[in-house]
Amino acid sequence: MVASVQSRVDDPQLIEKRRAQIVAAAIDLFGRFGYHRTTIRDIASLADVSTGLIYQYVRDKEDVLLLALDEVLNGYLRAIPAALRDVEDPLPRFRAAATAYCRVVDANIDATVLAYRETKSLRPVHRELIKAKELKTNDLIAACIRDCVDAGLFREVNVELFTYQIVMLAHTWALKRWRFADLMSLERYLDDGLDLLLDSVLTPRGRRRLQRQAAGATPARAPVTSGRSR
Amino acid sequence: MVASVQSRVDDPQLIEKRRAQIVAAAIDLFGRFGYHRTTIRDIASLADVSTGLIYQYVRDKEDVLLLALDEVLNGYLRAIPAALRDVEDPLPRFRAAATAYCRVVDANIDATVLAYRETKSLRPVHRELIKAKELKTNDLIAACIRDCVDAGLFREVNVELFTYQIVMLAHTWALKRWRFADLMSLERYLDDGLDLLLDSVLTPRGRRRLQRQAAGATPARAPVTSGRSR
Amino acid sequence: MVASVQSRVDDPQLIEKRRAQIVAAAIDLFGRFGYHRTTIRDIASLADVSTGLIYQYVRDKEDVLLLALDEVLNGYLRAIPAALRDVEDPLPRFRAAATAYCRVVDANIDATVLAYRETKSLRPVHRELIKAKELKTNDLIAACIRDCVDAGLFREVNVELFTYQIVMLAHTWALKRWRFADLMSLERYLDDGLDLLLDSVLTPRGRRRLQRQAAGATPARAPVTSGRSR
Amino acid sequence: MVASVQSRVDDPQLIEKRRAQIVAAAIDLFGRFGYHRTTIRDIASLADVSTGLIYQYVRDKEDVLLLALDEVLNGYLRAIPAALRDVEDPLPRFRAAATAYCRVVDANIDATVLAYRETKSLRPVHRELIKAKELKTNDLIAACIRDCVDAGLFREVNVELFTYQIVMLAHTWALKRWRFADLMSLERYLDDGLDLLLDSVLTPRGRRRLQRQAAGATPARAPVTSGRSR
DNA sequence: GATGAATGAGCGTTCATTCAT
DNA sequence: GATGAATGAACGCTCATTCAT
Repeated sequence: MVASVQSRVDDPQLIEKRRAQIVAAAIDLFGRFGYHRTTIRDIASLADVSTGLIYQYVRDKEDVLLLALDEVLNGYLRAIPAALRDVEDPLPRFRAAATAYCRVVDANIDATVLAYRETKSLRPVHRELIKAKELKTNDLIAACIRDCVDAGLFREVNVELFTYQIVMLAHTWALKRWRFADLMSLERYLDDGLDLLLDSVLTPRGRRRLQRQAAGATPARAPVTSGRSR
Repeated sequence: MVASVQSRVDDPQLIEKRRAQIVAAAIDLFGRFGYHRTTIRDIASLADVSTGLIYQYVRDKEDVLLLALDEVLNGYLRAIPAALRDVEDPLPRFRAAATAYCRVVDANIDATVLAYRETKSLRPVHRELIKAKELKTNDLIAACIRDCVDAGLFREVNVELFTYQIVMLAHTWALKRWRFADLMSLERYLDDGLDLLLDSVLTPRGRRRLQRQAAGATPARAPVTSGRSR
Repeated sequence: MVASVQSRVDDPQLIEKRRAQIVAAAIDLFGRFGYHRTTIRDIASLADVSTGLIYQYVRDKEDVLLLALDEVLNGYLRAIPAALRDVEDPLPRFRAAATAYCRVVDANIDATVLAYRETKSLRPVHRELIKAKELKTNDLIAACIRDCVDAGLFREVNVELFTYQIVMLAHTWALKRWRFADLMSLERYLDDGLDLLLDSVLTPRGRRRLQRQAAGATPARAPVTSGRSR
Repeated sequence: MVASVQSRVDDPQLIEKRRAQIVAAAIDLFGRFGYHRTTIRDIASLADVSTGLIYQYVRDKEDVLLLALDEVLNGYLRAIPAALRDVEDPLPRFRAAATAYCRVVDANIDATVLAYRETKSLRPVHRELIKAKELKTNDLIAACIRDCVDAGLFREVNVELFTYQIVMLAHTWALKRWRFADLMSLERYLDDGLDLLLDSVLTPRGRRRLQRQAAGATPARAPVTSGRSR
């Protein structure tokens, strides 16, 4: 819940419920038509409430956008820890994090693009909130990367930059989906993309570990670097 | 010039001149405030023409957006060949293309972000025109990649995917500038980013060639893979 | 209590109590912000009740305005008889009435101005009720004037017109307070104003009586007409 | 013209013309229904223009109110000098000023009441402009009073207070018209009211002068103080 | 060709009022 | 009797677009 959005209604449960209704409709419409083309009436209508009701839970339309973007990022924030829950080893954890990110982006492509399109439509204060939440998500991935580095599986990379490589791998799938949809499946995109990126950061030890795990876990899959002979 | 945008004025030179005026103002304002927040009056005022004049060279506001986005992409399309003019060798050509792309993006950050934000505000027909032009730009880079592959300097990569890695390297600089501006310079970003990506595609031969060229061109710089021993 | 305002609640004592709560808040807010700028929520909030409750004691917002204006006029209607209680002589009674009116107006300036601003916001039927109550207040003063005339202290003035001179003396203090506040005190305003008006209606007998009373009551004060020699 | 109201149109003549249209409609409607009940659409419709046009000559609805109130006061400001043009003697000048004021108020009763009702609806800055203009009008009357004092026709009165007696004489006719309309004609109201007020300020010399002039100008009229013997 | 005043549909927002609890 | 969440009509205002000059 975004503390900075005020409500005229007191009951927290009701706020939760109503905002969820409103935000779900907003994400859908903003995602399809954009923030400016979507009217409050559209949102109210899709959420099956009156226009006036929205203004009991939100101060203005921009607040709805903030809640919507916040919810989108919360989705990411929830998906990654869930995917890491039972994974212990650094390398699989990293892969799980990256994969989970890509999958949740894929499951919410419009919402992801929405974040790119409309973050600038937020007031500066709200924009900062969203940026902070994005960094929080990035940190989940960065932590996995750091674990791999600490375990000697990754070389001493620029963690921030490499994190963004992963992030952008996921986002690009959404941003350029109009292109990739014709070229390959998400699975293929994910595998190829991750392999490419991993290849430049794995230490020899990391490389060996990866091959062993890949062989054990999914014997059908050729090892990442199998195509390369050195 | 975009053929699909109709004008009420006949003289092609005048059209060229007036549209240039309008589009320059539009790119500036759209970039700073977004498409929807910018009014036709704003554009007219900045371009030093009357609102009515704009509608003599364009059918509606969306046409202005199309022309603006088209001009932004044209800028990319002009920058890359210019950077390749005197470079013959495949590897330097690739690097020159990637570098030029990043630089032109850096020089037009608002415009680049604009393309991400507002392409969806175009009518489908116009959206396709812009996508096509983006692909045309990508092709310039893809050609360089293919040359490197053909020359045995790159392994047989997924050209399309690798092209997008380069494209997104450039775009990410614009899209996440709010983050990177604090972390590193464009030079550093470019070098680190390109090295990372190159590292995963260079063949041993490409790697040697690169080291030799780097040694010759900028002896002060350590070779890309210096930290790794294989 | 205003008979024409209907309530959904039966208990008269409760009606009395709740309406007093509501009206006190309404007079305050209407006086400060005007009728239209004040919302039912504002009133409910200041009166520490729910918005719904108001509609149990009143049919609509305009009813609240009627009750508020009625209460303001009631204040006048109570103040004047109270000030006359122990005064027997016609001339002091007149002065007491006029003084009391000015003082109650001064003590409720916002409310007085409110009556001027918003009586027209009432439905015609309600407007008439308020006008009738204003006349009832005027009658208290007119009666004092008539007593003075009957006692030969005032000449045969146009009672209605002279009454309004007194009324407007009081109201002008409220209506033009922004000007008078800088120029003089209420005491000064009252004395100067009353003297001016008395001067034109006192008979020679009234004038002598006044001088005698003024000398007896407040010897420090120069007689009203001291400055004039005839 | 009110300098503080901005317009999107440049041509001063057009501004003059359009604002006159708008303001005439606004004064009519504000006077009849009040500021808040009157919508911009109402004004546009009565002025025979589109709603959008109004916003080319005014920034918001409150600006229209300012222009309307300003125009009302301008009417007063024009009427008084016009009435004084050919009158030289101080006493007739004073009477002409007071009479002209009452007549212009009578001719614009709704507008006068409007000023009382809605001045508080202005933003503080604009409120001050209106108050300043009211004082300017008062000064026209105050000057006449001062001339009479200087000529020894009036005693040394509190000019400010006496001015407001005149002003309120005029305004009361508008504010309490619902009462006076039944009781007397404007002529009667004016004569009685002015006589009452004059009676308390005339010096013996002024009184003689007045009687002489009244006898010469309107022999049919009994002198002001004929009913009183001193 | 160029101007910019005029149009009016459409949107965000408010708030008096209702009614289920 | 009391609550306060919900409603939706209505208003102020914007701005893309037109068209007389």
